[in-house]
Order: sequence, then C-alpha cells, then structure tokens
Amino acid sequence: MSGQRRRPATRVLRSTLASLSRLDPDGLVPLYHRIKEDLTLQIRSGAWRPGQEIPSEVELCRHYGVSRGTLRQAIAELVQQGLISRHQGRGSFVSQPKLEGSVLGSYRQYRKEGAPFDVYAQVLRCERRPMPGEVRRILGTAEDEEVYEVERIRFVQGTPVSLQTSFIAARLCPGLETRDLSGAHLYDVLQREYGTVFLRAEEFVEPALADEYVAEQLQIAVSSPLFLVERHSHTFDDRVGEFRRAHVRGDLYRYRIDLR
Amino acid sequence: MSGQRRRPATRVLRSTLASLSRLDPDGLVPLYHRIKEDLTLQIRSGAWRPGQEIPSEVELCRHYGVSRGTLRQAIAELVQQGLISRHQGRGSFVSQPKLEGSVLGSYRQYRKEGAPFDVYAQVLRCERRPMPGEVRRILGTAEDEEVYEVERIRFVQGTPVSLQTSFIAARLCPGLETRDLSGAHLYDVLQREYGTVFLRAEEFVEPALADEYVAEQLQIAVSSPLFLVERHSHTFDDRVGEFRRAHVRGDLYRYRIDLR
DNA sequence: GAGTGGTCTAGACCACGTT
DNA sequence: ACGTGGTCTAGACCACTCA
Repeated sequence: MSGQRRRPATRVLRSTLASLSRLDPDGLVPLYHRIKEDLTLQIRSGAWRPGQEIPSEVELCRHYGVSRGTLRQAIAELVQQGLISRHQGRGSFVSQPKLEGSVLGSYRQYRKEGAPFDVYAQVLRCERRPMPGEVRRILGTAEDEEVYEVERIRFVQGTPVSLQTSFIAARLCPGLETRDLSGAHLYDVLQREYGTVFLRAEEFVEPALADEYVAEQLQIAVSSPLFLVERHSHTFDDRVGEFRRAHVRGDLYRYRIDLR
Repeated sequence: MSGQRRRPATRVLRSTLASLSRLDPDGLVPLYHRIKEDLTLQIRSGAWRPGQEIPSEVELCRHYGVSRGTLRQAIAELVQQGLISRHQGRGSFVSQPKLEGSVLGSYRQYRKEGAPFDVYAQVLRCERRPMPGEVRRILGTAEDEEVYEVERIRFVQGTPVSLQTSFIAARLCPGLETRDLSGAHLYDVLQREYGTVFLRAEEFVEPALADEYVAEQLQIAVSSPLFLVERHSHTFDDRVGEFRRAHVRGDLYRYRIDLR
C-alpha cells in the first residue's frame, strides 16, 4: 500500500505534537514562533528522525488551527536553520545533518568536479575506557561513565590528510570496537548501528605544528603547519556526545569564509 | 524640517527603481524575486548607501504594484542576507557592512564582556606603486593601474596580534598616504574619506609558521604557529577593490565554526 | 487526478517609535 | 496621532511529483 509510507508521520503528529493553547495560552509570543518551537522539539526529541517526512502544511494548519501563511512562516525559519527541507510536489522532511561534509570549506587540490572521492580511514585504536577528566568536562556526563576512544587516519585518494581522535560516550555506541570504522564518516556508523544522530557541532580551529608522531602518521615533515580542529558534536537532547580533536594537513586544505 | 530626513530615499526610489514590467515582462521569475534583485541593485550600485533609510513597505508596494506579503518576502530575504535591517516603528535601512568585525570567530583571551577594546594600528608602510602581477590577477584591473600598498601591525590592548599587508586599487583612495591609518579599521578610513564601501569579502585561511620578519614584528618566536588569512574585498560593483594578506597570531586567536 | 509546496492577494489588527 | 514594521487570516491559482 502506498499510504503506509506517508501515514506514519501523521500518527506521530497526533500523538506528540502539543496543542497551541497548551504551549503558551496566549502570552506575547507570536503564533508562528510557538509553532516553530514545537516542531523543533519534535526533531530534537527524536520523535521525528532525519529523513522522515513530516505532516503536510494543510495537516499542520488543521492541527494548530492557524492559517497557511502563519504555518509557512514557522516552517520557513526551520528551513533556514537547516532543520527541515521542502520539495515542491513531494513534501517536507527532517534534514539529514551532514557534519562531516562541511569540515573544511574547500580543498586546495583533490578537487575534481563530479568525481567521487576515494575516501577511507585507517583505524589505529578503538578502545573502551574510563573518561579522562578533560573529556568529562566537555561531555558533561556522570563521573563513572565510560567512553570509546577512536583514533583514525583519514585518507583521500591514498593520501593521509588528517589524524583524528574521537571520544564518544559509551552509552551511545556499546560494542563499537566490533564495528567496521574504516568508512569515510564515523557518523554514518553511529547512525546506522545505533540510531545515534548528531544534529549540530561547534568547531574550534587554530594553527599548530606537526610533532614527531603526527608528522609520521600524516607522512609530512616535523613542524609542518597544521590545522588543529576541536569539535563538540551534539545529539538530539543537545548534550555533547562526541569530543573530537583532529590534526589536518595545512598544505592540502584551507578554510573559505564568506563575510558580509 | 523632519521631512527632509525621510524624503531623499523616496526621491531616489522614484528616479532609479525599475518598474517590474521592465525587469522581466512576466517570464517565469517570481515577483518577489525580481523585486529582490532590483532592491539589491540599488544597494550594489551605490544609489542607496549604508545607513540610509529605504522607502517604507507601503511605498514600495505602491511602486511595484504588489501586495504587502509579496514585498515583505523580498525584503525578508535581503534581511536574511544582511543587506537590510528593519526596525519596528522606525523603518528599514541599508545595513552597515562590518567586515572587520567578523575576521575571527572568537578571541581566546582579551575577551572582556562589555569593556571596549583598546585597538589601534601601527603603520609600517603606505606607498603608491604599480600593481604586482599577482595582485593584478586578483583585482582584475587595467595593466597600468596603480595600487596602494599598506602594511600595518594591529595591536589589541598593547599586544601585537596581526601583521597585515593590503593592496587597494589607487582609484578608490587617491592620496591615501596623507591620511591617518592608525585607527582600528582601514575600511572606516576608506568610507569616511572616499565614500568607498566594501559590501562583502571572501577569506581564505591556512596555517603557517612565523618567519624571522613576522616573528619580530609580532614579538613571538620564529616558527610559532600562525593563521595566514587572505582576503578579497568587493566594492559596490562586485569588483575586488582590496587584496589583503594577514598573519594572525595563533596563540591569541581561534576560529569558531558552527555546523549543522 | 490528487496531493504537495510555491506564489500572490487584500484585507485586518497590533506593537513600536516619533512627533 | 501617525507612520513604521510585525503578525495573521482566508482565500486563490500555479508548478511539481507521484500513483
């Protein structure tokens, strides 16, 4: 049946969406804003998963009891924020966050339009261990909680481009050491194997020099210029689920930033 | 008279705004999009200057012969792009671009909430000269055109934080060598003295090491990690009017990037 | 053909800032 | 009091996708 692919979203809607009167029984907050908050909650809470279709505009209008213009204003801002994508004639969907894709603004070389990259990772380490104090401050979890520490070298077309160490809360990925982590993106494994999805991340970038270990792994000279990139990735509930530190070759990558 | 402050915008409107029928005599381009393009043109062409008030929504509706909803959709996207800012009860204004402000995402130190920074620049060089070939490729101007080359050290609270060399097309700032360039932002001088405004810029960032010269100027050790930041700043007509190369101390700054 | 999102209209009332 | 932008409605027609 064709209905089966569309109805689920509707059922989710009925059961978990708040009614507007309950959201803020006519305070000063604009309608469209309250709706936006409620829709955001559906996504952040995990009730609506990435890729899933959300109810149509008309359905949502009926549910909230607002006009289409108001509803579209709410949706528009979510689209703007990248949480939702719309397709004329098809429907609206929760966006698939692609954190990996936007790590670095542009490649200096290795840029072949249209040609799919040959990208993979060599796993140096993957072990479950108690959480280092430094990491605990960032992940902000219980004292006795454990993490997986994963160290990988990323290769693009045979060339090592970055050396990354990730700390991932063990509750998000029990048994990670038994999984194949040589794919391009750790996030793919976490989503496929555990349903763990990261919605957003903060990245902090600074320049650094290659020490002996990093230089050897990345096959560059000691003291070569590198990007040191630290990343905090947030799960549904906005907690930090992964802390990552990466050394990225400065001779191969550069950031592009557009200012207005 | 109070009218004098508001009318000019209207007069500009009448004289330079295109009529919709002339923009694209009903092709497939949505109305709001054509309006957006036309408004953008007013700003890019310099007819509407930064800070200036633009005609009210009702006036623009009358001019274009569209409903308020449609017009607001056009304006909304310009606000989103940062070209226009709106203020309830006051009006809508062409944004003041502040390229300097967003150079680096965040400070590692020197961050004192609310306290105004003590920021100034020491001018090492400011001379008019023929354009180097490398720069001509970027500025894309006539072969015999000249540039000003300005080299400055930026200080924040007495500490040197970056060493910058700017190449600015001489047509944009004749007599620049006689001006005081010790203020925080070159862009302020160019706007105040010549009415030259940069609307947007691209920045390319890579990690680098301090050579002897840079190390001495920035009072750091040779081979300290630096950001090397190249910037192309675009004027009204979207031509590149300034090419800048800056070395920024990596121990004081880092970029913050938000990913979704 | 039925359902989706995309565009557009013509009204209304409100919140805010200026005069 | 007046003019600005902010919110909201109830309709209409269109472009696109999919069955």
